[in-house]
Parts: sequence; C-alpha cells; structure tokens
Amino acid sequence: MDTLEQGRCENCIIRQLNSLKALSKSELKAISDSKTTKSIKKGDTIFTEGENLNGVFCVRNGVTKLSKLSANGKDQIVKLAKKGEVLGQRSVIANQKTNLAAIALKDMEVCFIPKHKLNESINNNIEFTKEILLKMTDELKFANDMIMDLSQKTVKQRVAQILLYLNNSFDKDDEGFIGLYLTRNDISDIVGTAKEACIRTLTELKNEGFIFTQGKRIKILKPKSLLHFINGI
Amino acid sequence: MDTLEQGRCENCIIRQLNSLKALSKSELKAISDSKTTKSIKKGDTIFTEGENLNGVFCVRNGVTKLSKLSANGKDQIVKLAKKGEVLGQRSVIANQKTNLAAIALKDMEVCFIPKHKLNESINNNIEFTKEILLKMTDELKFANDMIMDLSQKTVKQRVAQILLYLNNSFDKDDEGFIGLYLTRNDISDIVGTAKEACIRTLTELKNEGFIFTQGKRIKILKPKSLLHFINGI
DNA sequence: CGACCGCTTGAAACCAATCAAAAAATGTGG
DNA sequence: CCACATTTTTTGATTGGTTTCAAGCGGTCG
Repeated sequence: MDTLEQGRCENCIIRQLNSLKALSKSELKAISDSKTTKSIKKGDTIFTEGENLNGVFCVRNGVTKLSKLSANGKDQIVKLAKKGEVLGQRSVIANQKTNLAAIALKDMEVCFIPKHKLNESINNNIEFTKEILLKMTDELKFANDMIMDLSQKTVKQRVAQILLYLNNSFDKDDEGFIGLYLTRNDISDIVGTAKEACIRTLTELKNEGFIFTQGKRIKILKPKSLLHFINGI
Repeated sequence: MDTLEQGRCENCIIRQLNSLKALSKSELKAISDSKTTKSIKKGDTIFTEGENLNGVFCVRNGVTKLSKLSANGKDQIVKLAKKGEVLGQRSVIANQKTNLAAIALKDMEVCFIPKHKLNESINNNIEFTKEILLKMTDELKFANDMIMDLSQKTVKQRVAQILLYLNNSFDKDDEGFIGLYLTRNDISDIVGTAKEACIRTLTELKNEGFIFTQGKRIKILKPKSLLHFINGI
C-alpha cells in the first residue's frame, strides 16, 4: 500500500458524497493535516476481518468488496463500496475489531483518517454525527433487505437483482458493459451461492435475452423485464 | 391498544438499557410529559410495514417480532425486541416509512415517545446521539452476521443457532424451558425456511438429545454441543 | 486459471392429510 | 345471571410423499 501526498480535504469533491460534508472549514483542515492518502492495487487488502482499525478509509476512487469469511471457507460479500464511501466506520465508532475484510476490486485511492480526528468531530459537531447516523440507517435498511432476499428469493432472482444493482451503481464502459468486472466467484460470493449455480444462472439469463456476457463483462439488455422477474411477475 | 397513565421516565429502570440513559434530568422530564404508555396484547400489531411513524416505542415489557413481508407472502422475522429496545428508531431518524412490521409475541407495555421530542434530544445532546449511533452499529453487525448465516449455514445449523440465541436472550420458565414460546411458524420465519423443514429439524434435534420439546415449549439440554454443531464441528 | 457444461446427489420447498391442542361458543344447573 | 362443564371451531403441529432447486464433483476448453 503506497502512501502519497495528496490534495486538501477542503477541496475534495468526494466529501460531498458522505458525512464529511457536515464538517466545518477548520475541522476539514485539521483532518486534512492528519490524513494520509494511500494508493491500493486491485486485489490488495485494505484491512482484514478481526483487525483493530486506527481510523477509517474514505474511498476517493475505485471499488472494494466488504466480505466475511464463513466457517466452511466461503466468502460472503456483504457490500460493495465505491467513491465516497467510508470504510471501517462501524468498527471505529463501536470501538470494536472489524467484522469485515476489505479487498480492492479495482485500483483504488483512499484517504486514511485517524480515529481520534473522527471522534473529535463526532464529539463536537452534532450535524456530522447525525450524518453518520443517517448513513448507518441506510446500511441497516440495505442489510435488512438483503436478509429478506437471501431467504425468500431464488438464486436466479438474486443473481438478476445483483446485476441490476451493479448496472445502476457503476458507470458503463465504452461498449455499454457494466463498468465493474467481477469474477463469477465474486458474483457468487455476493449472491451467497455456489459458483456453478451462479454461472449456470448467468448463461440462462443470457439465453433468455436479459443480458449479454463477454468474459467478465456483462451488459444488461432488458432492465425492466429483469426487474419484473426479480419481483416474481 | 389501550392507553394508560404510567410512571415517570426519570424513575424508569428500563432506560438504563437503551440510549435514553444519556439524557439529562430535564430532557427526561420533557419526554415523560409528552409520552404515552400503551398496553398491547399478544398478537396485536404495534405498527405495520410502510407506515409513517410519529415517534418511537420504548419496550417496557414483553416481546415483539420485527418482520418484513416478502413478495411470495411469507414473513421474514428480522429481529426480536424485548424490554429496553426502542422500536421504530431507524424510520424516525431517517424520516422514512417503516420497513418492518412489529407484532407482539407476548403481552406488552410500551411507551410512545413523539418524534419531535426525540429529534430535540438528538439535536442537542451529543451523548444521546452517540448512544443511538452505537446501538445502530450493533444492529448492523447483527444483520451482517445474519446475512452470513442465511447464505452459508444449513437449515439445521440455523435452527440450532436461533434456539441458542433464544436460550441466551430470554429467561427460563419455572421448568427450565425457554421463556418465549414461539410457534413453529414463527421459528421458521426467523430461520427463513419452510415450516415443515423447521419442524423436522426440531424433531431431529430432539431425537439427537440436543433439546427437549413439549408443545411450544423448548428446553436446551446441551448448549455446548449445540454450539459446536452450529460452527460445523 | 477462469469460464463453462453434464451429471449425480442431497436438501429443502411444496402439497396434502391427519392429529393435537387451544380457544370460542354453547348449554346446564344453581 | 353466573360458574362451570361440554361441544364446536379454529389453530397449530406433525407426518408422508413428490418435486424442484442448488450443491458438489469431474471434466473440457480457450
């Protein structure tokens, strides 16, 4: 993990995307002075499960998966985080070891903000704390929905749902494919299913004309019908 | 839902169990004056999914399930809440409709605290806000674990896990059974499985000497071996 | 190595029927 | 009219059988 000198938080547009937008000029200055910017290569680990974090990571660029290893050795991806997301927030606030691992899916640039700076703002700026709280409620709702989907939907519906989510969350590449190229393994780790089942489902969806695939690249052809299918219509 | 006159928040021991413990004397007084206490019978609905809440419910007594209805008509129980839990917090803070329904599993007593009182304290008392934030991180972690379990564990392991959870969370009755009598339907709604599979699993666990059942009542005989089994040993 | 395919096996959903227990309604004597 | 026993109804638990779904494994291909 490379550490390089970077711009000032005050000028960083990324912060508009997250709770940091609630910070004052002076708070931003203070954070800017103590932060370090790291560049992370695809496949690199930002932190592992059970680690003690001394701060949070603000994603400036790239994508990471947040996953949890199960007893039987299979990963479950709980969330994908891209530009604007803050990693490790839960652990730092709760003052607990991380319950998730973060591994880059694309080359990334992240800013590390030390714990004490974060806590300082949490303790003094109620707007900031409220923003984090709001963010947390979002994540909780997302998790609740995921619980529902895992227990009630078929693998095919879940795969379709993930594809649609990826389609809405990541820019398309030049040829209209979803701009995040995931391995089948990663997809199955999100869906919570065996790799083969996931692959089969993808080819099914392809044969049915919902999607088009080319290696790792996936293009959604009929988002609306896909949505109907997901909801069982 | 009956409304009856009740004691003062200042004297209520329940608040030691939740974020309300961070409130000052005067804040508690203000909340006490605007709160109403309701008594709710087993099976009654506290709120439904998609409702707009004007406040939160602090559980003084009893147990409720928080569930979500899926497209195919099956409920998924996301959480059980007992004494000390605050219901509707997420929706009120995020200013959104509820994403869960709350139905009493036992006779309950809850205090309704209006939204504006809650927001007042959130806006003025940073310790309070931090407490709520902490609570939220807990719930998020719990939800993440649930996601893992649902996708990676067998029905039998999940059933065992729920039983152990119930065993640890609810007092025993006079004869040593878990003090919360759930129908098989409710258990399967927690586990995220069909009723029959759940029943079969229970009889299996019974035959294997892990548990003893008598109607709705369940007694855990070997918590340790059960734990080993859950973790796949 | 990652993507893909075929095949087998096991697990869990789904369906239908029976059985048991609890709750509601009814009836009877005091 | 009430206390209490009795019947009826409803609800939930259980079991058997069938079908569907997805996991697991082996193997091919680019």
